[in-house]
Amino acid sequence: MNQKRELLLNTALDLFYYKGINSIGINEIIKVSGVAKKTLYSHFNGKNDLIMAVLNQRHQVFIKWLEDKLSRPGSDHELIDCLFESLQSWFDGNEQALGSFGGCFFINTSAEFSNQESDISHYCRYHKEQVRQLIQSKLNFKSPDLLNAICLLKEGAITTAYLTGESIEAIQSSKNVLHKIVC
Amino acid sequence: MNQKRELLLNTALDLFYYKGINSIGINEIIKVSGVAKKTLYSHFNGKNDLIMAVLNQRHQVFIKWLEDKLSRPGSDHELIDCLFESLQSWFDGNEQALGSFGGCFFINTSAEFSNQESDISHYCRYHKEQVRQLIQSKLNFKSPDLLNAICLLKEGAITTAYLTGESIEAIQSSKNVLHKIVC
DNA sequence: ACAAAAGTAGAACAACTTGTCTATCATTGA
DNA sequence: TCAATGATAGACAAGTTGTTCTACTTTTGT
Repeated sequence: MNQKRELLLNTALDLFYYKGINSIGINEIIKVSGVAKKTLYSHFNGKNDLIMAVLNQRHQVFIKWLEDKLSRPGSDHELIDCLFESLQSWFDGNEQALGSFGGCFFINTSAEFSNQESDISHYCRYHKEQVRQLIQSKLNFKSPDLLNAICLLKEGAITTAYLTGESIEAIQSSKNVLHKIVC
Repeated sequence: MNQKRELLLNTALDLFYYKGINSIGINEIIKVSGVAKKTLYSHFNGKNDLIMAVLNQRHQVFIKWLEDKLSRPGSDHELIDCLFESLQSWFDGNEQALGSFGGCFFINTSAEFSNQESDISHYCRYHKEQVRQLIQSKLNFKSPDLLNAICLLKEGAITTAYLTGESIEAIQSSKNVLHKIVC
């Protein structure tokens, strides 16, 4: 019973993430997953409901991945290196948990749904807040500038890597710059 | 003759930028602009052609705006302040040339068209390159780290401002951090 | 003044969208 | 064993999409 639900969730995430939510119809999801349309509508109230569930699924996976990555480092210097090297590894498609890189799912989704008051936009904002809080909790040097810089450079690196494909230089510069801020 | 073309272009840009390209159909564009459907298809080969023309239009406007903003400052410190204060002003909707803020049109568009080999994605990449080159040409201190940091923080600030709505803190931190890099 | 060009409104079309519904088959728990 | 549950394929309604086309009117250059 829940196997079908998970299958639908994973298939939808794959299709939505790599091809865009508006470009993927219900029919494609059921065709790729091999699940009947009626089964989909018995698990989800509609496409919007499915999108929300997919966002939640991705959020759980991403946060778990990030928590795991940031659990080891001790000093802030190590944390910064660890964070940006993990991002680099993600961009290069070497992070199994996240799948091959297709940008930030939440940024992409937010760009597709321009209505800032929709449930979807709200969830994208929530995700970014959670990521920020996670990074903050791992920092020893509690400086707003440092936290802001880390989050902005991270965001910039993700969108730049997605848009241009290149990222090594950006990651290295981010690390260099941030090391200068840590007292 | 060209009046209709420009009217279509400006109407399409407005609708595409604030509501997303995939969410806006040809019928909406002709309804809002008041131009006949056949006239649209006499000026543009199809929706894709219109999108490319709109991207080009926005690119011209944005580059001209940025060139104007960055023409005054002398030192790199002034350049950094000027750039990020201009961004802040854009986010706040105080830059007439750019209209009210709806994120970066090229990032948003790139997120909607996931096929990285399409004409549309290529143009988005081209725009970002041009912006980077413009900033580079204005910098006295030719440091790759400085240029990368400026571009990444700028990108991060735009997407963060679009997603969360807040930006003042991010802009201030960006300036603080960058001033530490300039020798 | 008049022919050519450029505009108009909107019908038609094929291909798609989400969502509902019918009818049949398989699994399973008591 | 047998009723209940869950899944299946696919037709269907109602709507939207991009695009083409016809028939008519306005603008424009000479």
